[in-house]
Amino acid sequence: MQRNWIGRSEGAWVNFHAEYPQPEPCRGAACCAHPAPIRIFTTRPDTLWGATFMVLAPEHPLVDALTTPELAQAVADYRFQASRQSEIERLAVNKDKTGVFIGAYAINPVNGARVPIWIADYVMMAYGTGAIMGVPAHDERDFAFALKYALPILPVIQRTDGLAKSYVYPAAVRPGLPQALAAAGLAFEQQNGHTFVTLQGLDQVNAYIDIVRAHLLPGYWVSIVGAAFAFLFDDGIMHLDSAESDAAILARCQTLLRDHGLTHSSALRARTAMELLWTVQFYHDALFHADYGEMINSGAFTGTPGDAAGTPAQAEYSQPAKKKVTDWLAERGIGGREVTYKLRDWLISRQRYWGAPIPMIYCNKCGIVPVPEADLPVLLPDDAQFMPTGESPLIYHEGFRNTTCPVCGGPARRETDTMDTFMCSSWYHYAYISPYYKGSVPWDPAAGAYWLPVDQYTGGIEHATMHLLYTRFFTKVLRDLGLVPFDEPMVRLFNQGIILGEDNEKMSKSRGNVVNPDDYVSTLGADSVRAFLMFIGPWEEGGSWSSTGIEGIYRFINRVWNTALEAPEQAAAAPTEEEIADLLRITHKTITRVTDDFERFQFNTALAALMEFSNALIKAKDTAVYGSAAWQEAIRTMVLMMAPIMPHVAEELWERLGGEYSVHTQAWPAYNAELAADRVLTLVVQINGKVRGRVELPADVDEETAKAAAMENPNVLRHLEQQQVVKVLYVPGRLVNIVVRGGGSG
RNA sequence: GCCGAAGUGGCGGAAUGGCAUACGCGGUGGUCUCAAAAACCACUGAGGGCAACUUCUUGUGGGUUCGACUCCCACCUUCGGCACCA
Repeated sequence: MQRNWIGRSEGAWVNFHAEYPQPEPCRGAACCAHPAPIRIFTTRPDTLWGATFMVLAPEHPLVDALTTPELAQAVADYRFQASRQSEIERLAVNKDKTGVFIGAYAINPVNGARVPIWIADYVMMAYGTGAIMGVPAHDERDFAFALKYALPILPVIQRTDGLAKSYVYPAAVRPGLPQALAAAGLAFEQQNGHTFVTLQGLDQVNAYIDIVRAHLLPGYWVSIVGAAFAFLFDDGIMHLDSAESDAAILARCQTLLRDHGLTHSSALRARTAMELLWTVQFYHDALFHADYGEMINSGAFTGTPGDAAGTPAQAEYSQPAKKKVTDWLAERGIGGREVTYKLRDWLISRQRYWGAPIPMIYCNKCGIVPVPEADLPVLLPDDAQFMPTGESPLIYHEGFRNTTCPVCGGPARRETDTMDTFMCSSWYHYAYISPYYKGSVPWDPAAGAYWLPVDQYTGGIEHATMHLLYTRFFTKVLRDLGLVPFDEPMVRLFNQGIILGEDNEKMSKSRGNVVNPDDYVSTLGADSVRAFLMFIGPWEEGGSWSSTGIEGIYRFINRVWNTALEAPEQAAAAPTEEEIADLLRITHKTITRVTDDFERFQFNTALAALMEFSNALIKAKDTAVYGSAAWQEAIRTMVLMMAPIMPHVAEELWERLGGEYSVHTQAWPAYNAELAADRVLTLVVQINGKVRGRVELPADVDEETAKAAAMENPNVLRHLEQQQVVKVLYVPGRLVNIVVRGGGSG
């Protein structure tokens, strides 16, 4: 997610020189903005030959200088509209592309083509250079824009799927076309005499061209799109490979339409060859693609392969065409490699009240002056007036705004923009180490060495991109400054899930499924609520609330209470050694399980282990072990392990059992592997992976004995009849798997 | 569209490549009670069988393996986040 947020894009910058509308005598670089080239960023330099227009963001600084006087008003109107649109946060999701021509032209540096310059709000000033080249044949947005505003669309990259399509008008050909297509093995469909052909690869395209030319009637044409863009006429083929051919094709087709008296055809309204093709619904998915294919119609670069098969996707400039063109641009000084990031620095300068003030002062005499360290921190005023102006209330707070210049003592004003709250939350964990530390560095280095980096971060997934991304950046800066010796602020991250309502939906007032924990705290106790939240499911996944589920936890707590405090009715005899060993075994097995689960944040299974332990204790209570030293250890261990989950009940039980205050400061129970070890184990016996029996054996059984015992199991023997044993596998402590092959009777 | 997480009984869920369904909820039967609730005990994936036992089952389809909920490939569905990013 963070990778996506940072949005690293590898591409190229390219300079386009503009023809300015009013060529004034220019006195050189220091004179004016006019000679500045328009710099664009693209991830597809290999499509440069297909750039048929340019688009600048409406706020682009060169717009004013480039706009012709006749279009100045239209441009100003559009810019005003665009600026209002960003205010309503671009509500429309897939809105129509809009834009206006500003009257100026730029020169495509690779082929000298003169391309119009537009402004459009689909280009954003904040990303890249705020200017793009429009390559409509290979960029979805540019395609939509060009189609709408009749800009030429020229394919310069071959499709990688080889798809080509052709539509044939019924009257355009003489009879026999379907038969000829079928004979050549070409795929097509017919509807009411209209023929829809789908081709694969250039060989099929060429075969198809021959067939069509043999059947085409004078005065008609047939088009092919996709792997090839060609228009077949009775006297030849025209390829859509330049702005000139675009115009020529369009003119010829429309003349033919008029000759046939089709004055109402939508094709007559088409302003480009591509728009003419767009009138055929069947063509829509073949007119545009963004593949890394071989370069076509690209001068000397035509034929350069696009994708390099077998190259790891992470490799820089792994597409040969992209690399070759970029290097060529760099050699000629008109472009070069560039990496761009989506992530914007919007932590500083926000026009709102909440956030740390930026400690800067504007003085008419001294310029921008930092607030002296002794006067830090600059605090927000308590009495700011919030008014519906859309601006920060700090602007209108005279007491805050007006100050004196720390350099000259004259009247000055404070910066009224603030920093985003992420600015503070990105490093508070460093500040918290020693909040009142006074020294030349931000925190006590000794305390930092002890506490940092943070061992465990717990938070919601909603912080995965913003907060966690910024805090990582802060830490990398602190590292570069030599303040911390590590790279990442937190050693381990854990996102807790969301607890849903009883109906498996997110809790919300409108759904009426909000659970108020206080209701349950007052009846079942805070420990029940806390424990149930931990028991619902994996901590990172959250889960659904259940009003009956929490009663199960309440019952569990009661059972433990009764087990620990109430004596059984019958007086106990002396326990056997085996009974004691059994109790100690389950005690120590539970210690490992619960300890491991806590370390992995698997609270639900830790609780399940405690429940199993409790069930075992309830059974043991009716035996002679009750009251023995092992029993005391088991009960105390139970209470100690409950403490993090049910702190109040655990404290109360601990005291009643004679423990020293507090249970929460006791050492965690120690695990003894010897006591936890099984004396007897149950081996599963499988035949070809299917369980056919179980054998109980001493824990220290050797492989041969185990295999032999497995083979003697009655049910196993039954399944071995008529079978040939191929192999016997032994997994110590777990199972024996007998691999057999069907024999005899079969 | 892109990124991320997840699909297992009636429900929430458990399982270092080795007994699928632990634990809890719900359900059924029982004990206690005049009765009910609570508590306690037993059973509880589906099909077949009197039973021993057996077949099927972890979203779908393939693969690796003696053995796959778990690993690999393709797909489907759900949820969360981002989205005109050139």
